[in-house]
Amino acid sequence: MTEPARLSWKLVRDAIHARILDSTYGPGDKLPKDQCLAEELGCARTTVQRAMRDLSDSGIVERRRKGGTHVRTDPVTRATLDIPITRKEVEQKGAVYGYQLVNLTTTQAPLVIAGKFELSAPTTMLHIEALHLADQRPYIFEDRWVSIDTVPEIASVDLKVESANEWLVRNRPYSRCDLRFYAIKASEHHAKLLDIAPNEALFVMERTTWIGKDPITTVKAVTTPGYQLLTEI
Amino acid sequence: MTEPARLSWKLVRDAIHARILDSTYGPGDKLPKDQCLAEELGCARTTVQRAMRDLSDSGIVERRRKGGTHVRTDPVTRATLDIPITRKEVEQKGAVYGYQLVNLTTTQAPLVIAGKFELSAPTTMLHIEALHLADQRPYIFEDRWVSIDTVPEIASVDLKVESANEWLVRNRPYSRCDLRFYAIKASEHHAKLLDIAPNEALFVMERTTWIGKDPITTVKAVTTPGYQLLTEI
DNA sequence: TTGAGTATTATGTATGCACATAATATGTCA
DNA sequence: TGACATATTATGTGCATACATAATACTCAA
Repeated sequence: MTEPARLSWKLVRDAIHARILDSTYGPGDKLPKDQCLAEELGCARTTVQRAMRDLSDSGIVERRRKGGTHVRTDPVTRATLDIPITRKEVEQKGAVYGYQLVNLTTTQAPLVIAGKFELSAPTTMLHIEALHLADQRPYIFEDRWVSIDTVPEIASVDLKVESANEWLVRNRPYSRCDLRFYAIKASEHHAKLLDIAPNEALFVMERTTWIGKDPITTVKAVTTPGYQLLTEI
Repeated sequence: MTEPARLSWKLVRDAIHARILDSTYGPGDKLPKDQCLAEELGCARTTVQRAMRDLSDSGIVERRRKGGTHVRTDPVTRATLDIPITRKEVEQKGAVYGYQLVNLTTTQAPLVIAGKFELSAPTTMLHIEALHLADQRPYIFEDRWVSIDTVPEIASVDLKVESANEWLVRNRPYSRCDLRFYAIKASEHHAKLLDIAPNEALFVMERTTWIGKDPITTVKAVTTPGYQLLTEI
């Protein structure tokens, strides 16, 4: 068995992770300092640092200057979610994507909506209700508010043709995004639009975005029964 | 205004991100190569590389060897979720945590459960039903299956006192974790246990873990009405 | 004993350099 | 023209070194 000339940081990461998995280092334990591990594993401290950053990002260890590296006592399940544009998601499933504008008004944003943006003063917003279809069947109902002040160009977009979802994501990058997931009982309105029985349990994804401090949009995406959100594997 | 002697990689990242936000580089555009940006911004290529890795991790740009760096055409909303131990979550809210074992049996895992682990042959598993309480009120109902083969020690744990959630997370690190979120209508069983009306819409989090190729556990955490899962800000 | 100030230390960052790797571009030959 | 081998190139990685930073540990006076 020959040592690889260079030990990649992934190998180092896995070596350390393995020791945690086999309880060489248990929850709460302090790990040797980078320098020691580097010497032990025969690599530079930089490489251990790289490996440790990855373990730290994954929530497996905690690092503190001067304090050292510890295995997390209360492990959290940390996962990365990717939420694509709805059209992409539908096409990914091999279905034909469709889009349909349901309602479009310009009004003062109600307090609930202003609250989502952490705004004190209510502002004028575009309120959009639209349906995303998969193979002609309702797939997701989106209830969206767009800030006219932050995104004046939205007024000149033909939302009967192009979904706000798509236009915004392509034209309005955001610097902050809050997500919120929960379940609701389908209202009469939802039931009618999504062509389902009322009182059905629906999975909802809410997303609010800002550019700097300015609100861009907040969407409530109401999915159809059976919808599941999965983590990337 | 004096230039900082050293430009941290975060400043470099933000500088590049700013150019994407203000459309200097639009969706699909190719960014200058690391070396150029390094010279332009007055730092080492390593620093640009560090900044770029972060932008790449955030799903803002895509990098390919030889191909260069491009702004993503189809931005995805990428978020990191932290799901803590239920007890921690309850305590975080300032409530008193409680735990109650509802049912405990050892049986052959049904096909649905074996399927979650991608197992072909069904195995013997511990089936646990338990309630997590917040201030004496039902908070989350957990329906769990634990592999006896992978975790034989679970047999000697007093699950009337300690929740499997807690014991496993502290004693059985995993190497793979799948998550799944959706909504269900509360069954009679759920309604009775959670002390709610039947047909209420409930948010469900499913989690399946493995160590290497071996199944550890799969949990269906049924939350009470009003529960919301948020991303870290 | 306590608290403020100081020294120590493990991790974090920046840099220059060399080489690895994968993807693209190019060139050659049939 | 097309297929295959080869050169080129931008990103990826490893390393040694120096310095920065935040936390802890320590010191010493009140």
